[in-house]
Order: sequence, then C-alpha cells, then structure tokens
Amino acid sequence: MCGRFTLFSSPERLAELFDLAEPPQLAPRYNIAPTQPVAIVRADARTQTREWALVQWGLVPSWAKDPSMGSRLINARAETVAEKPSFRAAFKRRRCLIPADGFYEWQRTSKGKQPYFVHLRDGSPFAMAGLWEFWTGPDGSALESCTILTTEANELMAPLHNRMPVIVAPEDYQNWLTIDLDRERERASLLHHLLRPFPAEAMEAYPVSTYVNSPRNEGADCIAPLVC
DNA sequence: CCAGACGTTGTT
DNA sequence: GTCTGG
DNA sequence: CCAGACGTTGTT
DNA sequence: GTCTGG
Repeated sequence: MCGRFTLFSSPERLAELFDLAEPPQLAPRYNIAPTQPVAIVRADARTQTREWALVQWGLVPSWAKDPSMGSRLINARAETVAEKPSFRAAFKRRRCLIPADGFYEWQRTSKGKQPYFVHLRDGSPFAMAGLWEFWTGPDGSALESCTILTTEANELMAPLHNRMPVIVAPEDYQNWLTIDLDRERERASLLHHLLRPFPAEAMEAYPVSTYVNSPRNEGADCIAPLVC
C-alpha cells in the first residue's frame, strides 16, 4: 500500500515532468502522512489545461456527513475502485496524479516493523495514480481531498509488502487525467490497463531508521540509509 | 418501508 | 484492543 | 502508514 | 448519493 511518501524534487523539475506552465510552490517534504495537504496534478476540463492543487490526503466522499471518513480512505484498490461507492464517482472523472520521488513501506518481521524507502533507480520523481473529491459541509465550508490507488506488489516489493502504489508512466499521464467515463465508457478498459505494477527493474528499496515512524519527524533524516 | 453502511490494511 | 488524528 | 489516546467532574 | 439488510 502507500501510507507515507516524499516530495523533495525541485519545482522546476516537477513542472517539466508534468508539463506545467508554472513551477509549483512547494517546500521539500520527507514524511508526507495521511490527513496532511498533498500536491496533486489534475486536468481542468473547461480550459483543457493541467493545474496544481493542494488537497487533504484521505478521500472524503461528497455524501459524507463529516470529514472524518477521510482518514480511512487513504488508499483505493485499483481492482475495485470503479465499483466502490466511496470512489466510483471520482474514478469516472476526477482522477489525478500525485507527484512523489519515493514512498515508505513497513516490512513485518519477527523483530517488529522495518521501514524501507522505495524509489526509482535513477532518482527521478514520478506520479502515483490518485482520485480527488470535493465535499461541502453543512455550514458551506469546502474541502478537497484525494486517495492513492494501490495494486499488487511487483517482485521488488513482494518481500516487503503485498501491495504497492500505482505508478503511472509519463506517456499515460494524459489519458489518466482526461478520459471522461461518463462520455467514453468504452475507454474504461484502457484506464484499468494503466493500473498495473510498475516494472521492478526500474525501482530500488533500502531500509531506513524508525525515525520516519512518527509523522512529527519531517527532516531529510527520514531517507537516510539505515546503518547496522 | 427505513436504517445503516459506504474502506484498506493486516491478523486470526 | 481499537479508534482518531497527523 | 504510525502514534497516541482511551474519561468525568469540577475548578482555574 | 446509492445500495444492502432488516
């Protein structure tokens, strides 16, 4: 699954990867946790352009009575996302990309839980597949939120965990962001095809200190290789 | 009909 | 043990 | 994901 | 909002 990740790549590099006119205003983050604000890239159907947004991690369905439901909807299974009541509306036309340059997974061992930092071999930032949603409170307050899609683990991840976030290849960004399943239902299979495990050969993982365990620890020490 | 759930993970 | 909050 | 709380009354 | 269970 994906319960923590990082985003410390330069705004210029992110603007280039996501083909955005303006670099996003983002400070480096090494321990992004559920309920915190996360940067997303989404398409504006009106203007046919991409935009950045900061939304809360943990999807709050539009029909939720209060926002507390979000803390339990930080991930959505790719296999069932099109059918689940909490996600299906967003899957049709509110998909997004969630920029990251790595994520954490905790391996369960006889000695407890060992965190690992997982990243691309070449160190590039990448995009996780996400959904976003909007919610309006009884008092008119507005909230935007998101969730990260998961799929089965690839060969690299399998020893650590049975699930991993969906990583979208750059050539698939446009389809993921812009297909409208209300108007083009036949393209659902194309979208589902994108939600496959990323190639293990392009990824790498190494153990890190349990310093990362607490969401209060936000420094670069989170990704320091564990010295035994 | 109304009430209550709506999710993922992991563990047993 | 289980739920909520970050 | 992990960390931290988990309760009521009354008083400041 | 929509579906399932009583």
